[in-house]
Amino acid sequence: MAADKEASAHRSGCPINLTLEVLGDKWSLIIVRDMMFGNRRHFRELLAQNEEGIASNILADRLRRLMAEGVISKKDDPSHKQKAIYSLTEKGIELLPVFAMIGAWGRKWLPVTEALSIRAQLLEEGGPDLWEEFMEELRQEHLGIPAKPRSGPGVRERLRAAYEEVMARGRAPA
Amino acid sequence: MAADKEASAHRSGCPINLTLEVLGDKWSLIIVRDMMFGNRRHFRELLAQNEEGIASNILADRLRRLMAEGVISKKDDPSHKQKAIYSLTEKGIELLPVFAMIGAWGRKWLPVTEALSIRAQLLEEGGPDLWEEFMEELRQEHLGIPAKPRSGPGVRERLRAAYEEVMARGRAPA
DNA sequence: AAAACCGGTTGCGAAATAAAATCAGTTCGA
DNA sequence: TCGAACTGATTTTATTTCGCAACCGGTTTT
Repeated sequence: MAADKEASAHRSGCPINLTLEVLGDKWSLIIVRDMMFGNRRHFRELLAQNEEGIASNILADRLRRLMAEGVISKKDDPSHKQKAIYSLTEKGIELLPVFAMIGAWGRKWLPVTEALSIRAQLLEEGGPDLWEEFMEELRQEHLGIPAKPRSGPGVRERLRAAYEEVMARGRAPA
Repeated sequence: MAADKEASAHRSGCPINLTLEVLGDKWSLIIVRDMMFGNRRHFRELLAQNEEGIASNILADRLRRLMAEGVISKKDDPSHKQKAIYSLTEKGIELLPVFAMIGAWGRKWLPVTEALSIRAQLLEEGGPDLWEEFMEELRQEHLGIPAKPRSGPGVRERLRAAYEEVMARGRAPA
């Protein structure tokens, strides 16, 4: 229960190592990915809509750990008494560039499917400017930062639209 | 060649997920890090000089997996019959930007030690130009690409020198 | 009132992980 | 020549984690 209280039981003070101690498993980043790109904010959304089929006990465990590490936070949903809303913290939002790089590497070297990698491609092509725009959007959604007036659709919406388009092309190839 | 033959037992075709299936554990990236930044090329070097204290069976297992995934390769040491030399492949070398981003995140958000994070800082400050220079250096060392004539010390040497300097400062603070 | 939904918990067998001891071939010094 | 030390590992054993399925008390919807 108490989790890690103090316990600087770190293997080393290397940034790579410490990051692996926090995120170095097969599920933690999957959950953050779903929150960030899929806008899943509730336990059941993360559970049922997850592409990889995460188990509920693993999900509960990782949400607990990510909270303890300060990557996400949790609050009650005012509209629904036993519903919890999970949010990314600034620490979690700033994982976006890491996702962009991992996505780019995976897209280049692993057998990705086109539909699921179109977002990684756009993120890669958009570069740091697009990342910053998306992070600002995430800050509004997850941290409640007031929105500066923007014109068109948000980054997530653009990524989603691109995904839909690929799916449509896939169903009716030219 | 053999590599992924059959067995598309992948959880999904998402680039993030596929990357996690390859590298999503607490040790794989540690080993690649040591090969890349510490220039460890032999089993014993990776085992004995590892900062985090990896166990020999885990090291052997991860080296096997990373080879199967094509991230590293192995060849005999001509000077020593039962000595093996491990090398990064191009696929492994191109993990450098991922390390740079992970290192930057870890340095910002986790309790890193100064000495062990100075390299991450330089890599972050150097930006993509420095990354490309380092990757070119790695291609020479690991892939046998002929060196284009360079002037000063290499990137790894500069990173190492910065580390030594921090250590020296630590011992004799101003 | 009944059914569906909510965020989880529990139990269990299988698999992965990790520490320590061990191994066979190689090299090297005495 | 012999044996100790070194090489890249494997084996053994114990512990932890994973993944599945069933379940839970409370809440909301029908």
